[in-house]
Amino acid sequence: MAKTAQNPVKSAETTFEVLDALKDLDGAGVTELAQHLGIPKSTVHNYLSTLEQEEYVVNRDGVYEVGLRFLELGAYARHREKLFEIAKPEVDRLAAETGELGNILVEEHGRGSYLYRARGDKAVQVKAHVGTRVPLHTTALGKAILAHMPAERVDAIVDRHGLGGEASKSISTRAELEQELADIRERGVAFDDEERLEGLRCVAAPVLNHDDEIIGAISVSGPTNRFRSDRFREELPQKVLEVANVIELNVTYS
Amino acid sequence: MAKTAQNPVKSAETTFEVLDALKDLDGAGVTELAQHLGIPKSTVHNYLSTLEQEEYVVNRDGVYEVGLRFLELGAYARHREKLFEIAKPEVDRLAAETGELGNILVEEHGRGSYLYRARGDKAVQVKAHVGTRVPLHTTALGKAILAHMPAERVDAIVDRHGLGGEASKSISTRAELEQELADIRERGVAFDDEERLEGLRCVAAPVLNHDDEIIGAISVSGPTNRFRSDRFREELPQKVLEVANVIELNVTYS
DNA sequence: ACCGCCTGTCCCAGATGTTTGAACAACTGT
DNA sequence: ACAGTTGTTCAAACATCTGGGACAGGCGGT
Repeated sequence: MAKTAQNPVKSAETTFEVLDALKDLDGAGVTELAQHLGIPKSTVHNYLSTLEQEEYVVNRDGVYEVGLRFLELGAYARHREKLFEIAKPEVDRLAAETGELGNILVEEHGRGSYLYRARGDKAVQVKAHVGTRVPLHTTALGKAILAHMPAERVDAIVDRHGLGGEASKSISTRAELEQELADIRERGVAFDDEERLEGLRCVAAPVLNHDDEIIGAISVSGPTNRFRSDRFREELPQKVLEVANVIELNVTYS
Repeated sequence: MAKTAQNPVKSAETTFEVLDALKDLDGAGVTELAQHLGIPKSTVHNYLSTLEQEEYVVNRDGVYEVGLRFLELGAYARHREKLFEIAKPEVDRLAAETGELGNILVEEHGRGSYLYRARGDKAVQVKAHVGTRVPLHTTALGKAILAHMPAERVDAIVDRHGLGGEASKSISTRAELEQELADIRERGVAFDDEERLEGLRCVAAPVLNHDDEIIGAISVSGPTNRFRSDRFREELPQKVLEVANVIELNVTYS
């Protein structure tokens, strides 16, 4: 999985370095990009003009920016995920009924990718938007996924990405992770108690296909002051599990 | 605008050819892709392994597929569009109140890119999803945009992309286009009467910034049987215009 | 208006990376 | 067990990318 290409096409790598820099800088000129990347500006110019020609980058009065053609590719990639199509309406319902923020996450390359986010009427404003990628062990969604993966895949992912925590409460040893995953399997749901973001709690449930393979997870998240006692420990878990079950049924018959 | 790069990085072009093919084939193996592209499979393999290493492509049991990292780039590109952030809640409202399909479109590289699509409770099922790119002159949204562009930009776009119609009713001569755009400027809204899709009508309004520059357009679309007489000619246009005005106000103060 | 200074763009020769067929290994289905 | 797939590797030949430098155009300052 974590294989490195034997015969990598360096220009392809550079292409994506340019795009990533364009994203990090939130749009930039040739010179600025060249300095940021540490490569000559004539080279950067070659890449940018090629990308513009292919319509993957747009030049708005002197500033190059990531183009909407990536939205085409990205929307396609999302559309291809069975889970998205099926879970979206159910997560919309989850968000509407709880008033909170509903989420869908899937694993790819050992990381979590947010497929969708539904805002209820009281939903917290979270900076991370759709497409954001996060370490699996730092969110309830990710832990719900890890809990239902074959042990060897969990090992491979931990080996590759480590257990570096974004916040203090995060899991940081293998033993802690094992214990947590066992708890999640028993309970059926995973919790996130301000592990990734201050003041934010989250309740997640895995979504399995008919062969009991994990295909993703859904969750509701909200502020600690509304996520406490019975609502956090009983009411919301039950709700999330119910929605996950509906999704699993729909996944099976499709 | 339609410039071709003087010093194109051919490998970058090839990279996107591979990705496009992956999308067209909806996932494929090395050999299949190589045949589709007419290049040796060892070359294709180099690109795919590089793309996989960079996590832009994923290999699911032998089949390479477009990865969710493009969702990250795509969501970022959309997020960067001022219009999306501001217009989304209003278009949601438009869709909810009419029960139909609400849309946001912006121009890029002389084509229209759907930024967002909101489904009301009776909304028609349309195959085109977010990110889809369409010729501007074939939709009400695109015509609303063209109608408020400087004439030279309209000329440049027509020169570049032509007036090839997807359906029989489409505009096919320059004079027809000019007339249509003048009508739209006078009326304030643009109509689409089954021009692009059979049985589908659409009412669109432009969104201008405080300098009267066009930044995009919004619309509602639905089946011909619900889009007729007064509703099509009076009620919906008024509604769409009202929403567009609200968006324009919000664009100004941001 | 003039002048620096800063951009983005262009060009070409040299160096580097990319391409390619062929060979191999790993599967699949018969 | 076998034939016919597939994906993967390798190294040599060559096409391509790189990168310094030169150029034009724009902007702000004096």
